[in-house]
Amino acid sequence: MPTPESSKSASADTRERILDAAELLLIEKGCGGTSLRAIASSANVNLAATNYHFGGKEGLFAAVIHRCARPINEQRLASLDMLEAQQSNISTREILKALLDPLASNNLPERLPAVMNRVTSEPDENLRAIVQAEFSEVSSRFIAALTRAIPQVEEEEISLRFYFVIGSMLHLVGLFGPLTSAEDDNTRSQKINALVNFGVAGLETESPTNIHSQGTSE
Amino acid sequence: MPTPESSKSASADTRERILDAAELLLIEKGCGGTSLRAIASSANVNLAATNYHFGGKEGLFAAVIHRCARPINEQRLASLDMLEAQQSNISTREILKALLDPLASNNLPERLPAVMNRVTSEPDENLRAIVQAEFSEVSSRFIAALTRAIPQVEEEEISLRFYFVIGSMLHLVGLFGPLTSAEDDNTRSQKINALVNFGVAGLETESPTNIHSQGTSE
DNA sequence: GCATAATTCAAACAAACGTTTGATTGATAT
DNA sequence: ATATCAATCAAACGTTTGTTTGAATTATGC
Repeated sequence: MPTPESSKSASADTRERILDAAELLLIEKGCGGTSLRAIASSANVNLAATNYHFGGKEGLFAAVIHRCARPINEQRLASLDMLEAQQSNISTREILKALLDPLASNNLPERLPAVMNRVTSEPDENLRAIVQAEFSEVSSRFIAALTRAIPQVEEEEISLRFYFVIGSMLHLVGLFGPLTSAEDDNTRSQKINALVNFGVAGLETESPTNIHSQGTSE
Repeated sequence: MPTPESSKSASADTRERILDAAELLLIEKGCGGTSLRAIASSANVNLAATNYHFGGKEGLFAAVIHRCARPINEQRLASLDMLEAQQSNISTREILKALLDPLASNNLPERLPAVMNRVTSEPDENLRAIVQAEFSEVSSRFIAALTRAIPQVEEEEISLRFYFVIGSMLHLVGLFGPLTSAEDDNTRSQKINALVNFGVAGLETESPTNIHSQGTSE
């Protein structure tokens, strides 16, 4: 039975089935803990198909990362573009919402944030490089916008604090879990909103130039 | 040559050599990416010694985690104990310094924070449970102290924001890298201090009850 | 229909993995 | 010195890994 449900080519179907299975297993078991056999079995394709379509394990995971990261990063950049086009003074909150709100929207694949969390903490250098390349534009654009929005804090400090926000975000989406019901979406939005509040306050605070309260050591 | 340098038993020596090698490789290659053969080879011990002394791979990594986490968590709890003993009103900053300053002190093994970062993002459930058990007391104690220090924010929100601080901390120590020179210590302290400032502001901010600024969608 | 290319398949490959075994060495105490 | 236990060793165990192969199957162009 050659699955005549759609006129799409069968190869494209198996490609996506492999990507779906790899994405799911990547979240649950991590990168090194997922075997090509488990992926092929879960996707109901032959083992050799994974190598045929993606050239190898590394190429497969790179494709998963790319398919996951691209739409959410495009949405982030589009939101930032819109903000910068329609007003000159953008608030820190608006920037952070452009960065973080896409994580709560349900019109994107649900497992996107979980993949990010898994893959940003991978020890494999090649995968780390792929991730870094995938997020470099978002980082530089948002750091630049935050630097303009918070002129009282120097850029180097902004970069570091942006790094803190990313860390909080990754830790939070790791808390989300792989599955999501309809009402879980509300909880997600609330937590993303809490992260926005947290990040705005942390980003905008003035660095205490003279540290006069040292209470830990008497 | 039975290494007569010390009167310590030879078995304790190999035990620590195995732990050292496992710790280092765990940081570089991750948990799943480190083989017992690589550990034994790096520690100059026989392959079977790893199973003899620790019962298996999981027991070995649990021992690594325990040896890493215990001293830093004891220092954190001791600092918090001291704060709570000598004053009734403790500032958010003092609490965060008790939590984070141990990461910058150089009288502790250097690779401690990196191990934490690696292992908290492991997909293996057993290891995650070990880590969680190792940090549960620190979490509850510090969340309780922060709840007392910031009465204007409800406890559930404090817990979430504490989670954000932990995420920033883990992401930051992942940035530290495995090696540390003498002057890197200054950079570490500065970044830890920046995280303290960031966390204090984020933890103490009032949640905007009525959200009136929604700028992302037109 | 037929030739040609793309895709899927079962089977096998060598390599690396965690773990176990049984003999051998070292120290300890009587 | 001899018996006893702890520790180290080389070697092998059976699995699982990513990748490759060559034949079988399917789709595509004429």
